Amino acid sequence: MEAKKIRSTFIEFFQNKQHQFVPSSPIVVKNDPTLMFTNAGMNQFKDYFLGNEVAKVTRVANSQKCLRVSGKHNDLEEVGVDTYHHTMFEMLGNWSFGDYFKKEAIEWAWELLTEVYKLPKDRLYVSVFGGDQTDGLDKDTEAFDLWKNIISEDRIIFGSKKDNFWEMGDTGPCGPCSEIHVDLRSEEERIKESGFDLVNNDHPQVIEIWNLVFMQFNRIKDGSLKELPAKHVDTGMGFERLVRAIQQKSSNYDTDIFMPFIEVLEAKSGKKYGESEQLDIAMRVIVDHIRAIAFSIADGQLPSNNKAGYVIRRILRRAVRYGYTFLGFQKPFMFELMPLLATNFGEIFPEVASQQDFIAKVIQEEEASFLRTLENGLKILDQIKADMETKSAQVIDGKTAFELYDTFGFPFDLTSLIARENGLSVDEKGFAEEMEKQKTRSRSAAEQETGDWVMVADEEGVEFIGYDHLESESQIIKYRQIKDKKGDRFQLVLDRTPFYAESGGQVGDQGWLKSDSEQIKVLDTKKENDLIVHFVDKLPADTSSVFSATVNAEKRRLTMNNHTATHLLQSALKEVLGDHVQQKGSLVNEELLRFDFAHFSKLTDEEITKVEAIVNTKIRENIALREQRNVPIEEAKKQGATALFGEKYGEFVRVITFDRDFSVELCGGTHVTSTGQIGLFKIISEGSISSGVRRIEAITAAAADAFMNQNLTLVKELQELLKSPKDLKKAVEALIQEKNDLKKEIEGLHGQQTSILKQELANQVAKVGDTNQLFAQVSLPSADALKKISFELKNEFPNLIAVIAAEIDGKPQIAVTISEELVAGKGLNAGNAVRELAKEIQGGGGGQPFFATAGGKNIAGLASVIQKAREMFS
RNA sequence: GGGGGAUUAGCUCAGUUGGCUAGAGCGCUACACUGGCAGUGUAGAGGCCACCGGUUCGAAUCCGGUAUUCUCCA
Repeated sequence: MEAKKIRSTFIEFFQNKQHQFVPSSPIVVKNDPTLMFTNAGMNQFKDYFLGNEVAKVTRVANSQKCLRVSGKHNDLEEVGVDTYHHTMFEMLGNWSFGDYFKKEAIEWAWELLTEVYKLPKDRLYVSVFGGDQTDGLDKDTEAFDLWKNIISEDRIIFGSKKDNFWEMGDTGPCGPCSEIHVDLRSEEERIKESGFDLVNNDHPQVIEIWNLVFMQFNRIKDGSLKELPAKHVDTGMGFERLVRAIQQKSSNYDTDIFMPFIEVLEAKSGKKYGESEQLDIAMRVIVDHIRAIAFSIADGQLPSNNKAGYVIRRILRRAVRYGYTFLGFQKPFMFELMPLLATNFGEIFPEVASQQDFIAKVIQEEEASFLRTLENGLKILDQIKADMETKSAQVIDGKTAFELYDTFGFPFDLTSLIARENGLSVDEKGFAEEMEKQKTRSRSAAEQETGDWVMVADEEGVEFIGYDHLESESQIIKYRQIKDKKGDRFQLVLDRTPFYAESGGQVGDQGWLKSDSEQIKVLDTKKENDLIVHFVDKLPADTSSVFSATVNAEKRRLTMNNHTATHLLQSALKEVLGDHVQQKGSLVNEELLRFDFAHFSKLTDEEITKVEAIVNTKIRENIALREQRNVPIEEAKKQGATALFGEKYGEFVRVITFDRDFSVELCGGTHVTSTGQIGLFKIISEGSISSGVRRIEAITAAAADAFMNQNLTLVKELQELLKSPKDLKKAVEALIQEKNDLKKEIEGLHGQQTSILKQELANQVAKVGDTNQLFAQVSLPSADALKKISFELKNEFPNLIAVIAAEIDGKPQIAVTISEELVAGKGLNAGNAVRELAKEIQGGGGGQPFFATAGGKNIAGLASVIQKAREMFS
């Protein structure tokens, strides 16, 4: 069975059991400070389990894009080394939110695996929770009895809390789980040793494929467990492993999910998969990583130098490094896998197909940039090797290797590889120590202490009323304290709030909480999953009182102007540039709007003017806002609403329309009631932030007015300065031209002056024995001229000894020139001479043996410098 | 958020304890050789050595700050 078929079979199977198919949520997580990437199928349903929200549909099935780069079983450096770990993988899952429980979950899982997928029953084992004393939990006999009905008892394993009790965190919903393991070893191996003993033992061929979690408890802060009122089922089956089991391969990479990619690499490198361990690892790394990178970029996370973007960059670089070292790819190559990826995954994940060109471009650019980094590192390493040779050292010290890595991004394993090739070694321990130091430093700088939530009121729901109101009567539900370097702050959650939490690029609201006795400033508002969190710097004295929550209306109004203008801008860009303009990020605050979008070339002045004109026309049309809340997402899409890749949308969405033929967007932000309020729109900058992504910054309303006025005033002032010429630009050009001409002329005159002076000095050169000598006191415009004259004289007279004492800009300066042949022949040294002479002008100096200068403070001493110089060289 | 590096001619880069008159290659301009092109030769233009401040007799070079950028860590 093909992978695609295996996936669709899973979904259809559960659809036939009244499950609704839910598309994968984005692989990149927003609005959750504890998570950068989706790391499990349950992420998008977290709120249901936490009880923050009630599920509208109680039976759901999905295939979730997940990414793991760290964790107990997922170290990035390990991926590709073995044959069954991945960075990006798909998690198939079926879910019950307070609907069916253990019986159905177990029976259906068995049915699907054995009846539909036809996995041989004698290769399957199951585990159930074996109880835990400290938690006072008995064996999960319920699950055991259910399994006993379908599988013989000797294939059921009682597992420990570690393996068979699932918890989301220190607190929250949790429960026992039951895993299904498959033994993929050969017949003869299976005879030698029972698969039963290898379950949960890190055997590469005896692996867990499906985990059925029965969420039935809530762990509260004191560590005890409470029965949940509604019980849930959360299952996760690693798609890649399932495919491997069904296709009977010994490695995930041998399945048709990865093989087509490996074949491309074979063709491109001229090397065969299976030839050597190193080669195989390299190919596995690349075909694994390309998926992680492409899916993340598709969901809007570009490679960058921090946070999630940095994780993507690291993954990409690891792949490039393997390709570079083991497959001989010295030029970008990963991006060429994109068409295949789009074909193979476009059906289930349309975002990679529709953005194929864009993703390829980003990857290519990122590859090229890393190859430059590598090349640069190689150069530095060459330098290091040369240095070591002169010192006949054998070991590259850890500090040097770390510097290469830390500062220049040169991978450590490449350093040690090259060292080995040159008969050298690297101090691995020293490197690790330096690394540890850096980590400690970073951690201590980022340290933040988050206190426990303190419950104030026993409220469930949190109501956002900010679309309609800027003020409300509110009560605090809970609060907690945050401590970091910047000091103490508090986070408050209100039962209802007019404060908009930062989202969709729009900044969070600021404002005040007022009670009868005090007034507290709200500094910022952010989302944590679906919770609206208010940031304040002090806690109210009485947290249980009723507050009037008031949004800073002025700031909100200006922000709304900019947000609506952003929508108009997006539509205008599509009109002018084409439909490939995809939003890649945005920032909307009270000062400006910033809009990043996919486009491959710089916008011309004409294009910018055109975009501005369209937006301003729409503003003047004074189009009324059409706001629809709770529109079914399918209905919204039918209206042609623009949705964002990488944005998580629920079943019901909010649609913002300004002229249904112009701008229809899915958006949770706040907007003006009619476009005329924006007044004026002005683009203030356009540039590139990374390959294939342009950024426009613009301002609106009073800020745009001020900007225009400022520029007009500037022009007016310039005009006045230049006595109102007909053509201002020409006048300035003429001015610059004139200035350059004059500058040249002055330079020429200075040159003449110095050459006249030089001539005079040349006449004063006297022959003393076999040397030519000159001792003179002059006045010069610059130190440069003094230098110039000295060198010219030196070229003119052989065996020259010249001491020129000059007054330059009111300061004394001495130049001593001695021809090279005298330096060599008679051991004269201008540097020594000038230091001695400088004493006369209370200064110091130095230089080379044939030319040296000195400056000082005592201008009256110049005469005695000459006196002393004559004595010195007589 | 924290650390480290880089910024020199249109481009790619040298410039080793502060002192060669700041260089190279490519590119550009002019001329010469050649039937033309490619090519070769000769000559030349092109530098606020990122910016601001400090130390020094003297700073591309040392120190502090700013900007931009690369890189590592969180």
